[in-house]
Amino acid sequence: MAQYDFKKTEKKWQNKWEETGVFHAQDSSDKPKFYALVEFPYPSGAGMHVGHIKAYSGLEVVCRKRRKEGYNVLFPIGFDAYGLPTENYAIKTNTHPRIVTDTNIEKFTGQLKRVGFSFDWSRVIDTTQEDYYRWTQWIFLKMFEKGLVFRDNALVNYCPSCKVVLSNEDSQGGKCDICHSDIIQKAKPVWYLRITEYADKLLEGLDEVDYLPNIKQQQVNWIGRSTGAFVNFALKGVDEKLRIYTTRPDTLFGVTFMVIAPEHPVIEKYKDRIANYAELEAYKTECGKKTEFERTQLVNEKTGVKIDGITAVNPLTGKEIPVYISDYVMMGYGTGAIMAVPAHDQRDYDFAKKFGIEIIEVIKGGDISKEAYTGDGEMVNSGFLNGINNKKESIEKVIEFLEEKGVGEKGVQYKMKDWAFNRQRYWGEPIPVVHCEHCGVVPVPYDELPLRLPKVKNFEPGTDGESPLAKIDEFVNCTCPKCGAPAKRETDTMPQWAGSSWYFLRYVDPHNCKSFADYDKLKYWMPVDWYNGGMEHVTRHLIYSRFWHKFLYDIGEVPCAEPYAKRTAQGLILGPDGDKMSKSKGNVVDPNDVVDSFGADVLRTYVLFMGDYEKAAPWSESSVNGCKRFIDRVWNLTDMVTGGDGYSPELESLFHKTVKKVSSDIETLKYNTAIAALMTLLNKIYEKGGITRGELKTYLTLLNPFAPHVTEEMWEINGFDGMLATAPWAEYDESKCADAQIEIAVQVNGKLKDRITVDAEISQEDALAAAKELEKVKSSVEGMSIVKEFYIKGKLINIVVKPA
RNA sequence: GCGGGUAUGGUGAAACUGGCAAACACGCUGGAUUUAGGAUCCAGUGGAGCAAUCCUUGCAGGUUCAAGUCCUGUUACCCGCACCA
Repeated sequence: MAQYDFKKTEKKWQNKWEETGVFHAQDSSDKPKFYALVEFPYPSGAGMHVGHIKAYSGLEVVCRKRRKEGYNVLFPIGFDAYGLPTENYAIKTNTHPRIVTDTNIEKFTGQLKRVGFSFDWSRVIDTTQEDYYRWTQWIFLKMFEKGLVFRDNALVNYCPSCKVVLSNEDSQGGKCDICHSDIIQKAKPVWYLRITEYADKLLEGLDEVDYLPNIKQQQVNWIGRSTGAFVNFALKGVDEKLRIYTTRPDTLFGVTFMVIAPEHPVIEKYKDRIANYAELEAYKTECGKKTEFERTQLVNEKTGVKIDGITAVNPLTGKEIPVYISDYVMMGYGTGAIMAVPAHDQRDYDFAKKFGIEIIEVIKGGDISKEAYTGDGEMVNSGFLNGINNKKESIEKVIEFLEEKGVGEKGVQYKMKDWAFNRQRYWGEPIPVVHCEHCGVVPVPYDELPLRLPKVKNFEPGTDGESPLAKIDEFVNCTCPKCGAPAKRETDTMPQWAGSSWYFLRYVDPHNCKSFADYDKLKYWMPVDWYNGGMEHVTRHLIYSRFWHKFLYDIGEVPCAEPYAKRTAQGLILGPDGDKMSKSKGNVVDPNDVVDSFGADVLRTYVLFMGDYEKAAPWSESSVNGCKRFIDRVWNLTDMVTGGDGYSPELESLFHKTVKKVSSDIETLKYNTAIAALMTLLNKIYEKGGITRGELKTYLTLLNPFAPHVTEEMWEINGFDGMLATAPWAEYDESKCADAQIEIAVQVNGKLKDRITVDAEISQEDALAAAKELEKVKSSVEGMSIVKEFYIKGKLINIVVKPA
């Protein structure tokens, strides 16, 4: 047979699949549904890299199998196209972001189609199109209506290089997620989405979904729920309470000072009473200069200043205690103030040592002359708690006491903060609200959506982080929808994460112009049965989109509480040098190059064969070549067809076993061993030197999800019915998976001596007797007495002996 | 510091509820064919040893007839969060 011409063949079948629409999902069907979702790509200028291909290939294989199993499969794709990288590139090259985006989407589409993914291309979405972002704005307005949107003038994470306000999620580690500059804190008007309102629901919802355990754990940590108490400490001489949050109310008797954040408003309020106000101001300025990195990483020494003029009173003991400011207390968590218990908290301990503050032990068990003791033990020096040995009990008693006296109560805190939702940039969804002098903030009426992003020539941000939209008078000036007076539009846009927070709903009904999706269609398709994507999205996109979906559920717009029934994650593909692929390192592998020189089937097979799907693995050109060899050897099977429709006796059980293994491996992300099993089977076929038509049919079916082009071509050449893409999946018979003759190991004292081939159903007695006939066993047992004998069916025999 | 994970040949990796460690592939060595090979095919390939045999799953113990797998301790690396009160 001629050399396999993958270029011609792959193009041929890609055209055929498109013409026949075999991969289009049906909106009404008697078949069971299967909705598989992959994270839609951000169409960057660099094009796709092979990591995208790996991310999509996993569920691609599952979907191709599901269709064969008789499911109505929805496997959509789209583009998450709003965002800063495009805008920055547009500014750099002086090209409009619309054009950049269209060009990139075209490039990505071409790349995806060349790989032969079985996406439903009739449902493609682009988050920057009016008929899409109209609904993004619609959901925002619904949230506004329900009080989940609020505006605050707050200290925000600000990237001086991108000139943009960032969420906590986008500024992890004190670095801008986009350009990696150091983040500074800046006061700005910020739009927030009240995601914290959904903290408990997001937490509880995890119980009903099937996510990988580490994904769940990361979300739990991110939400960071803790329970404790709020306690009000009276300030001496003024009518003011300093409110704190603590998870350890049981240590309240050990409080010897308090610390508040440098930005705490109480300082400003009692400015006149504070003798060293200037010193506090200087300290605060000093802290503001520190980068997040210095604040969190260089923690070797505590700093702070005692407030001269404010003294607090411990509500339990009535004792007067000093108040300090220090940057180890954050304004953004809890109340921005803490009660300090140096004996039982290491940070407080360090601070107390430095400032010579009293340390009172209230829990026995440690040595507080050396370090803080954070363990459990008997309460001492603690009034009514003395003698209690149980942490839970003492916490309950204190809270009961606080509530009785009205100086505190039980409380819950979350590490998760509300979602800073505006960006001072051009390439995003305009936030649909109007600022009116008389009415305040007024939402744009629903029937005026979409609020279009104006087409402008100059889309660079202002020097002080002003949105480019602020310069466009036709956009800014409008009338108030409520009172009709002249008003101004909000000029900030939504963050990149907005469009992706609900895209999985739009796929269900992508062309609907009356609602974001028809409810009945949502009822049929939702939830997503299986969602695969990267670990890097676990605390951002995955939380955000669950939040939006839960909100839509609460207002009756979607039929289920959780959007994704199952979530898995693929591992990165590293560069050939073992480093993370990046443009700057020049180690990026372009899928187009691989398709050009090896073909799409080889690329698809390799990305799944290269290792554990969930683990990172480096790209290896020579291993790609191994997959090329494999596909070519498969192609040559056509020359080896010798028999009829059944399995040959020599290969029958191996075929049944392979069908079983490939079928189950595909379901558990073990694509590498599924392919290995197909390679083993191929080797056996070559050893035998022939293949029956029935065997070929099964082989092509099993390989089809991985290498759809070559198998489809061979299916046609060998005259099998219809298109392989729609042919049924292979079945196996459990009873035929077992071989009649099996080889078992024979051990003496756990050491391998020999192997024997026996009848699979041989009795223990016969197996042992046969084993004892072996020369190597005889010599090892000679002169010894047999203590015990083990026979593990089909596996091994172990004879335990000791000197006679 | 907290949370999660990983450790097996020269390399990527297999190994179901404890049961023959290294499947499958890459690479390497030798051979065949070839003007040539980054092509193809065949054979070999964990380590030591002429051999019988012995050793081998980060390290140290333990349980067991039997441990990569279970238990205790320990080291290194990776990921996420982080003065979170």
